[in-house]
Amino acid sequence: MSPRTPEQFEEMRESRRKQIMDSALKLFASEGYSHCSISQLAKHAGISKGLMYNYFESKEALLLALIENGMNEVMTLLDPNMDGKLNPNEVEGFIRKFFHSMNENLQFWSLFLGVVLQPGVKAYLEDKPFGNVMEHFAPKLLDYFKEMGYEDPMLELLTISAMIEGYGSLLLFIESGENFPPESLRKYEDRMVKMFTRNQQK
Amino acid sequence: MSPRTPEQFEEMRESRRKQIMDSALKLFASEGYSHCSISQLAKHAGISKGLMYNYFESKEALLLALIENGMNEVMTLLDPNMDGKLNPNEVEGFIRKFFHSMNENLQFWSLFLGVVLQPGVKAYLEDKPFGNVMEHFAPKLLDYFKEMGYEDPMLELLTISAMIEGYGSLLLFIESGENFPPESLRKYEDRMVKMFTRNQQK
Amino acid sequence: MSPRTPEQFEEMRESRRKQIMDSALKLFASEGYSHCSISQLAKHAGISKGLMYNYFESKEALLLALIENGMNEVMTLLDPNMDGKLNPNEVEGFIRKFFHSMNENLQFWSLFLGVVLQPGVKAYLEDKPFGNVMEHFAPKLLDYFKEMGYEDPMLELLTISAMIEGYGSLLLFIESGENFPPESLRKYEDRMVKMFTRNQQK
Amino acid sequence: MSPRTPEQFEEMRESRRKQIMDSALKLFASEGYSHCSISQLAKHAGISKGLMYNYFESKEALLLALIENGMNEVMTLLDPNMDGKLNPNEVEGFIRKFFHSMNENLQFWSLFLGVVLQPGVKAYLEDKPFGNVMEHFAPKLLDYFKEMGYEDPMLELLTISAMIEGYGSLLLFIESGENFPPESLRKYEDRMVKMFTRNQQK
DNA sequence: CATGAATGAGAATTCATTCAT
DNA sequence: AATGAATGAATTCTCATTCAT
Repeated sequence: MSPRTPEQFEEMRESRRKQIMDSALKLFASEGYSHCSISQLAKHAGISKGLMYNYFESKEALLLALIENGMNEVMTLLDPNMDGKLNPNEVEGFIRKFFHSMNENLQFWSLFLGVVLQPGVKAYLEDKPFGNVMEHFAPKLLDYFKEMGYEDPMLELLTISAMIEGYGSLLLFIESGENFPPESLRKYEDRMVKMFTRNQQK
Repeated sequence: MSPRTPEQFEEMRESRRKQIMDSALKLFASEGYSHCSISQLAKHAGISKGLMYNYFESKEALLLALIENGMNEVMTLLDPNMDGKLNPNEVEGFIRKFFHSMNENLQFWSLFLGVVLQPGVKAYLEDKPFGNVMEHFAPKLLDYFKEMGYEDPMLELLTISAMIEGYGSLLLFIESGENFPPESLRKYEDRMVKMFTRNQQK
Repeated sequence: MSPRTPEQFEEMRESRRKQIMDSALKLFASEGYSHCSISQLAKHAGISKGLMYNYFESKEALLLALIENGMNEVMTLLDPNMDGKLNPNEVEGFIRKFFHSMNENLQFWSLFLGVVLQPGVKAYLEDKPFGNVMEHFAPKLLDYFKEMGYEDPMLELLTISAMIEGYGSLLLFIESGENFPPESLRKYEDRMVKMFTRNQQK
Repeated sequence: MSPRTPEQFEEMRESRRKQIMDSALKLFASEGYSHCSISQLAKHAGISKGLMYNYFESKEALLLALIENGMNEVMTLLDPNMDGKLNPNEVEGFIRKFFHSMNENLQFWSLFLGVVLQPGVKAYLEDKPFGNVMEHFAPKLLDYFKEMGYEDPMLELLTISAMIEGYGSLLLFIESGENFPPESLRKYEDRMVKMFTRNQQK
């Protein structure tokens, strides 16, 4: 066996790190962050306790890495189309992608919601570029609503935020549409698109 | 000195219990449930650690008592008008009272949202009559939307649920209107009232 | 109602004290001394915790009172015939009464055995006149065995002690003859009587 | 420095486990099981409290491990000769080994006698193959007594059980022959050997 | 006499983190 | 890089005992 190159090492580290994070996300989501011990997390990931500390300097650091990673994915998903001024098509894309992401990444959103209300975490996130997704997009959406002739752009921003947030919360409560049929969920999305992409000018 | 009567003991217990719960709700809301130790809670309530266990058999039991109590208050607030068939006035009252309650009892809703997804809590609530407030009112609201000629009552139910839930979440994120001006919050409420009390029949 | 006389009070105290002790003996025997809390004991006796302390200054005092009381009963049972020199009839009575007592008061003997090996208790009992039942009767039995021509009186004392002790231990292990049929238990008693009442002189 | 192999870890665990058990047996015997706290046990063993829980999940588990271990040693000592039918030499060996074991392992027998009547322990032992040593050997001894022409084999079994048990109890009470001279103890053993190895047939 | 609320010292237990190998 | 033994501080929880009424 030839000795591994530094690049190979880096690659291994990266994939191991990802493996730990995937495993932890699942466990956090199913057991709750504070009920998971490092031992459990290590066992679940199939590695030793000590190695965990080789990758994350503390349990909290692992949590924050998960949040940060998840948020980055969300931002990456939503952002590309949001440069410059928004048009109705982009807003529709924004809404639909957001819904798609929530449906696909329930575990992440569950962790996020369950943790983000804790006093400490909230403060920490405020320093991050993605502190609050909506906050990041707020200025552009406000401009967009003004341009489109909405009477009270701020009210529209509040409404769009609340309706997305509320949808996410419901998703978590109801565990994938047990109470609401899938077609209602789809119609809800359509309703939002209609509400926020119709030109209001006479 | 005559000994205390059973009624006196009962009274003492009741008021002490209430005192502990009030104190705990505040501490949970400000520090986060899992960061509060029983010691802290006891100190905050001005009693000994041991006495905590005289009233609540564990920290989780205290949490569940708080949730149960809060939910009961909400139900008491909302329910009286919801017997029999609903009319638009009652639905308006329902919405406005819900908003009022969320504004007044931010601490409770913060605690509720922050922990209600934890496996233990969720399981516990499922046995309770108020597991999900909306779920309790769902049948009546569905009937109401049908009567009023809404095209898809289920979609309306989903929307009203999500918009209330989302409002609550936002309230907590933004810490009393830091990001959204109070009048937007009021308008959001009015918008909801309009959306769900307008007769749809031609 | 005429006020109670001091004698009546004394009587009440005495009977209440006895009631507590009876109740405690049962609970100790079924749960084990150290697993019983004062609360449990009080509830089991149908009185309040506080009142327990009116009668016994501590949990340990209650235990010692039980032991002391039990031992006194045993001594009262055995002693009357043991004054002066012993004869075979008295030794037979001694053996038979001892067996009878063990059969009748299993709970007490269970408590006694379970507790008497604890270092502290042992020391305490040594000061009492009944520290060890056998020890109390030892001198008389030694004399008796010498008189009767037994070759090694000390060996006989050891044997009679061990055979009684062993019988008691077995009784507790086997929970009333589950393993050994009652007639074997009776024959064991008879064997002991024969062993220790036969004149050994040629 | 190369990392430890699984075998090395296993070895470490085994020796540490043994060390804890040895230390605990001594402390239990000298202080009494229920007076020993985990802290004391840890200090006595020269390790941290936390490590105790790495090896035994509770104080009771430690106790049961000690009992189980001790019983296994006894069985190992006694069993090898007890296969197939018994003859007088084997029964003599059985008795002498039992006595030897009791004399050598007073600490274990003290612990055993002191706790074996506790509800939890008793229940636990019932599932174990050695629940009661005598019970395990009972069938063979019964056969043996029948073969040897003893009139009532069951009575002999009861007697041999009680005399061994009683000897053990006395040993503990008298703390190594304070009351009984050593030669009496030896003679007691000889007496038992004679009683249970003499052919009864005419 | 009688009650049970209240205390607080101490016991059991957990677990994030360190570290020798 | 990888392991899991080891630590110890923090936390939960118990319970004998006191005390106001």
